Amino acid sequence: MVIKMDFNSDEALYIQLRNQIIMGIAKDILKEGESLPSVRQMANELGVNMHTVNKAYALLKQDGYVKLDRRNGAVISVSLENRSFHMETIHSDMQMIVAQAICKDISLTEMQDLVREMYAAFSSAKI
Amino acid sequence: MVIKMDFNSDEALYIQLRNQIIMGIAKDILKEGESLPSVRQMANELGVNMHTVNKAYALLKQDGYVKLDRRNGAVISVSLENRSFHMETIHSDMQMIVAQAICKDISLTEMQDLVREMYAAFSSAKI
DNA sequence: CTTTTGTTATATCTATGCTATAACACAAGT
DNA sequence: ACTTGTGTTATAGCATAGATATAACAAAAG
Repeated sequence: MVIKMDFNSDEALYIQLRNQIIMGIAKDILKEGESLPSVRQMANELGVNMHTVNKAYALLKQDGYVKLDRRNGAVISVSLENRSFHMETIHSDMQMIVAQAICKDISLTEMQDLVREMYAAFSSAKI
Repeated sequence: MVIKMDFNSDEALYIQLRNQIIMGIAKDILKEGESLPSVRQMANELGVNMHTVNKAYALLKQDGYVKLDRRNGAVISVSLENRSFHMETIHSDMQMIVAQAICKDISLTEMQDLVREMYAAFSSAKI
């Protein structure tokens, strides 16, 4: 999977990496059971320090996107536990987006269309 | 309008303040033309430094939620210009939420229902 | 003339992000 | 046995951002 860092972004590098991996899973480019490059290898590929990658991997593990073991490194393994916890996170994130949308006169229909298009976009990326 | 800071949050204080004001506008608790407390007064009420409030106000001005003038302080004034710019921001924010939702097996219908409920929640807050 | 407004400028402290180097325990391959 | 490659942890240094504290300015209102 192709991952590119934006060193001029205000977003932290480990957050960028985490987000791109999550999007890779959503697009099914990163499939269940697949291994990610080791922290050192990924760091080398991205031109980033090992600890930055390690921080991203640890975050992905914590949020239930990968499992880490010494044999195979970081393996894609999405956990469907703590669903209510993730719903809460999504809830509060979505709340700010909707608040901005309402202020800027973006209709409910527009937002639902946007969500539908995004689901379609992620699905169409699947082979 | 009641605003409370969470000093234990990992979210910056000026971001918290900005977000709560945007939600206040979305709920129509803060109405068009209404004045916000001055930076010094708001800072005093929240137990926060003046510059922290100033930063939030400047951000709200930049994003077209308030207008600032010397007579009346910060006045709620939502600009509907730069709509495409705001759509882009919402687009990229939404993309990460949807990616997480897909990974965690949350359906399109569930997400659209969530958006609908939020629109309803903000509207019901209006008097 | 005083007060209050937003605004700007410094300075200081703390926390975070990123890097660098090093070491550890464990598993796999040779 | 030995080496290599995992994740993991620890420590240190550097740069930036967040928050605070003082201070001052120009403009508007009373």
